[in-house]
Amino acid sequence: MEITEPIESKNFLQEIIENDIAEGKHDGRVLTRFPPEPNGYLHIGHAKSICINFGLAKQYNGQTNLRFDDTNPVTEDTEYVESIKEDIKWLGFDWANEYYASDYFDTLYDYATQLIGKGLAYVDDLTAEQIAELKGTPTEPGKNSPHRDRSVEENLDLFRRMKDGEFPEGSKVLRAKIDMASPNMHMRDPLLYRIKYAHHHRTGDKWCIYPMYDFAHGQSDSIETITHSICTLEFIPHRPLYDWCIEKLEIFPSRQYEFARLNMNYTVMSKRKLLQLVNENHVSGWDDPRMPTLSGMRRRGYPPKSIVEFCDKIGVAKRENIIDIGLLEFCVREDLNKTATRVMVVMDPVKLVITNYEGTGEHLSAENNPEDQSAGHRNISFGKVIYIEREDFMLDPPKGYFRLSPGNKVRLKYAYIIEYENHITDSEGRITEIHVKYYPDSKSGEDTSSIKVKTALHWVPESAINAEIRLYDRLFVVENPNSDKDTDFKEFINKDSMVVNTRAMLEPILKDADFGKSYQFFRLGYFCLDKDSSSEKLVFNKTVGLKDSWAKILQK
RNA sequence: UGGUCUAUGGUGUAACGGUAGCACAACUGAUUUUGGUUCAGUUAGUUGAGGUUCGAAUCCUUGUAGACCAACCA
Repeated sequence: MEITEPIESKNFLQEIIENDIAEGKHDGRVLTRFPPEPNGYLHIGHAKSICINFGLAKQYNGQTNLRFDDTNPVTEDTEYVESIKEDIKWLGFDWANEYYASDYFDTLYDYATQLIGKGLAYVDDLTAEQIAELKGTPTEPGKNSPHRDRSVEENLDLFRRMKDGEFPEGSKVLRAKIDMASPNMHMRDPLLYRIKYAHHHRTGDKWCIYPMYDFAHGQSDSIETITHSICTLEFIPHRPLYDWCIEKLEIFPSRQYEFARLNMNYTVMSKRKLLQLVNENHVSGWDDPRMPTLSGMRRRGYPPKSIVEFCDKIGVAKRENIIDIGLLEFCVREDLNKTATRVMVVMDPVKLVITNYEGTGEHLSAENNPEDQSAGHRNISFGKVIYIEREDFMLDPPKGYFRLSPGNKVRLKYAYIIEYENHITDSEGRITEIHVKYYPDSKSGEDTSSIKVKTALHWVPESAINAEIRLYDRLFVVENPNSDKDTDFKEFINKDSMVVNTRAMLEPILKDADFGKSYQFFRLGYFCLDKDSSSEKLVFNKTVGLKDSWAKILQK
């Protein structure tokens, strides 16, 4: 018999790197970087970038720097620096060096003067509006600024005085002298430096001029001798400028490569929009469990491994994509199924009385995880009165209903087989008690009754405890909240994205639930303890539900 | 409409001139003390039109569609 090895397919970045290594480029060295701007929290899209940058380096015996792209002091803050570092570590990655673009401000200033010296940059006095006007449009060439041909000496002097704070904010900029007629808008004398009298989170008030992205990012890559600078597709038009700066400055030739960013349905991914959700209180914060942020997913109970697995499954390519959020949920379930401790919780309890049960103090042994025998067993107290899920009993069930109904016996998980006898209703006809008889010889593990049942129901004993359970659904009701240009994305927010259940009854052992641990509420889904819990009140988050094929049958 | 990038099942992603494969989703069935898990199987795809070639998802020509580019943002 022939055994065929599964073929490991490579993505285009792996091919590029393998070619570079084969050609002996940079002596086969691989150094990548993850360059977040500290102006927001990391989301699942950043996780893709993190996995690519750190993953590639790991795969090819290289390293990855963490570099904060902090060139705009107005929007940046150390709060974000801390959260970003925490999230990367949580995903399981370690950076070789922690750098900041602001570490290079002196070098960058020097680079700028070099460019001026070569006649390749000039100080422009035009206003932002005038510059925009002369820039032309994608279909029309731009026009030269009247200040374009200042002498090297004058430019050097003006630029130094910009640095020294002699000019008001917005009055002057430094621009590269390239080509105002270029079909690439980014090559039409791009801005290199602007004046900002703003306090920087690292350099304080040392500087009043700050480099633009295009004059900081590539140069930072070069200073660190990054070999593969991997970014998203929208930076493709910046690449000629990236290369231009390296060429004119004659510095280390880092190379930029672009991949398609992650998009996911039923959510938004732009930092600006996420910030709006937070600031306008549509969610409780950056770590709201409904947010696509890593801190939100952590709080929701998504294991970091499942996020890394997800990033691996979605692949890397240059084509626009919208990933089904169901794939992420699949990865979460796949991990949690193997690791989560099983417990019983009844979300919508109804009293069940076992009329022929006369035992007292009986304890039943329950398996903690059928997927992992080493997880062991625990005891649950059983009695004449217990609670089951209201939807697990029907007087007049539809075809295909396996659960308790007149004439349809079921097993109580870890306990006995029961059979319906009677029920009690209140004045509105709502069932308040279900009376059943049980088969003493059907005890779980020692069943000699030879009764066949179709399913086992979860239940809780009378000693069950109370908690608040937060059930989450997708944050938006449409697949792409950005699709309609005339409608604000917030119009599509799912009003029922969080539903709070306070009447649930939980197996008593959950009063000792641990933070950071996942539980499978039997037949319901995966849950975890929320940070809002206190000694008086437990709060659980629903991470994700179990696949529910009965719900699917009912839909038909 | 100037430039750039991209088009493979419902969604992603492979196949580098030689059998269109994998994952998720969907659907069957088996197993099951979770209508979960697991297992077996099914459905379903190369953007249109030409061309080169014994042979094209792949190369060429030409359409079409989508994305990105005119912040003193990154």
